[in-house]
Amino acid sequence: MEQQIKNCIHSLFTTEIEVKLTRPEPQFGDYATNVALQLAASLGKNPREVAEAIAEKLRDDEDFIDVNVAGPGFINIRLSDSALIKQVYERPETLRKDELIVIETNNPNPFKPMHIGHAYNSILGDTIANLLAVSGANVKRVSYHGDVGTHVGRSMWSLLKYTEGNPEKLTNIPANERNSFMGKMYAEGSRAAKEDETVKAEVDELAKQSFIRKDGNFNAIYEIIFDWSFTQIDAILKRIGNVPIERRYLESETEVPGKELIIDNTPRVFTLSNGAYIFEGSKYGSFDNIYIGSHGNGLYGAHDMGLVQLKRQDYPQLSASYVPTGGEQAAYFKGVIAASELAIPELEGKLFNIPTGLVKLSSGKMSSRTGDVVEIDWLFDEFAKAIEARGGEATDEIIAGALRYQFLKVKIGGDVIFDVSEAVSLSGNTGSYLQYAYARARQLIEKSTAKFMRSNDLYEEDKSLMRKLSEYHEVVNLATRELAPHHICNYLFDLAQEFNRYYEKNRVVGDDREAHRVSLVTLYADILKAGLSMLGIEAPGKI
RNA sequence: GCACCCGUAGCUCAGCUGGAUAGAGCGUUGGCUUGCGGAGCCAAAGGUCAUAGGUUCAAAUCCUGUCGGGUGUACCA
Repeated sequence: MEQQIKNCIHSLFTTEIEVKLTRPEPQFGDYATNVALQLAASLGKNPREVAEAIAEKLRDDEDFIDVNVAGPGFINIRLSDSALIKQVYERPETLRKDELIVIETNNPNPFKPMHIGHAYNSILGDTIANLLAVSGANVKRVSYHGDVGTHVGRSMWSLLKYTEGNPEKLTNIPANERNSFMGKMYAEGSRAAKEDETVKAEVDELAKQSFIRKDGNFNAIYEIIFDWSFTQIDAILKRIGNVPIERRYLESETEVPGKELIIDNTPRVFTLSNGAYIFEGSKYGSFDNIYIGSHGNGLYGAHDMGLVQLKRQDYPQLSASYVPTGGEQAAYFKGVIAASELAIPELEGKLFNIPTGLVKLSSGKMSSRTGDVVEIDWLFDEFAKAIEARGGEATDEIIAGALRYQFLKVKIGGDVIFDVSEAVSLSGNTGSYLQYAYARARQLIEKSTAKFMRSNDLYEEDKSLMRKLSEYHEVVNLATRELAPHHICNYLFDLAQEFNRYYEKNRVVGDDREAHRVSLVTLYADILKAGLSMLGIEAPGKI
């Protein structure tokens, strides 16, 4: 369509201009463009005259049933029925076809409890992976976890005290209490190390132990907790509806390749100072940072570079790599990416960090437990209670749907203010509203014996819904280009509202136009389901 | 100090590669069930888009200053 208008303008004024179509208020038309306003100045003419001339010529096009000029010089276009139907069947573009893309879809650390922030990042990564796949890419989901370092030292300090030389003691802790238990162990170690210098020294020593793992007692505990952590992580990821990963990277694997890469690129990329390897990130919008400490151990920068190296080895064809992380690491990642690109030139322009905001709870009362982290199991229970309070069945797909939607409907980057009572209310712009809207539609289809048929006719009462349906591919294009799932959410909500209006006014089963209307409802239901599935949200036919 | 991000309705947020009366949900107020799931629909009230300038035919959107908030700033990740 843009091209049609572009040609039209060219034949009138022999100028080239980028034509952008927007979706105006429905009262104005299906599409609108302001090209006339842009052209007027350079042509030295009145914008309305220019618009009128273009409109006049566009009226010859049989796809447009109505073309008019409004306001200062907008051209509003209404599509013919057949053109509108064609738009509804339009598929989203696949600009990333044949690209191999690696994306981290979760990265909670073992030896620490999994909390609401991890759930957010995991849901976001998983959904972005879906968007990449929709745009045609061959997506490889991976994960990365810190299995060594300070946090391990802190937890191990408490665990050694707790087990008193007998790792078997851990087996007494029931599975459903392990996450909180780990939280307690970690918190205790952190606090003790902060308050007491000697404890801090012990914790540091245990952190070192995590790299070498020579001690039998240490190892026995380490292995049990490691196993617990990943059992827990896998179970939660499954509950929130994430697609399983293909490869799990551990921080301990990255030390060797990371250090090697850095040393090989000194002094070309890194500078050596007092035994430490430094990257001058301040030249690249980051900050100067030490990658290998003077003690010779790789620091987090070295590990992230090692990870880049491992990914490249595992996926030699990779054309892009995405790592969603908390926004507080944005500047740091700028440095890692700059250093990686300098060290491995073939990766230039292929590494991306997606900085996300923090998850905060708006209400004071949130959980009965200690500390300030919100554990995911607790949140699941809260959702379940709310759903049951409304007489619904609290299955994981309903809970996960509500949770995912709550996170995905806001733009990436800002903090997510998570209001539990709002998320749990299940009305308004929520995942539950959409699942309910889908189930209603599905029930209509089930109730009717009419078969789906592609109709060439449209009736007046169909128009609003059809118009909304025709926007689907455009919204998906926007979302996949920007990797912004919230566009999908906003659209689906509008769509469901449009359907509910239709449903309210028009009888489907038993009407003279039953077959026609059932087909329209089917079109809608399919698109809603496809949209939800991009968000990783199930759409049951009945709830 | 320096760098980056943010400030839109009572609350939570869209809109920001400039364009038509600034949109939604929640909350508030008032309506709608004999027709397919009322977890729904309709309507009303509610905004000097932090603030002061600038650019433009046109600014929530671009530029600058100010105020307010957040994050980062070399051996923890």
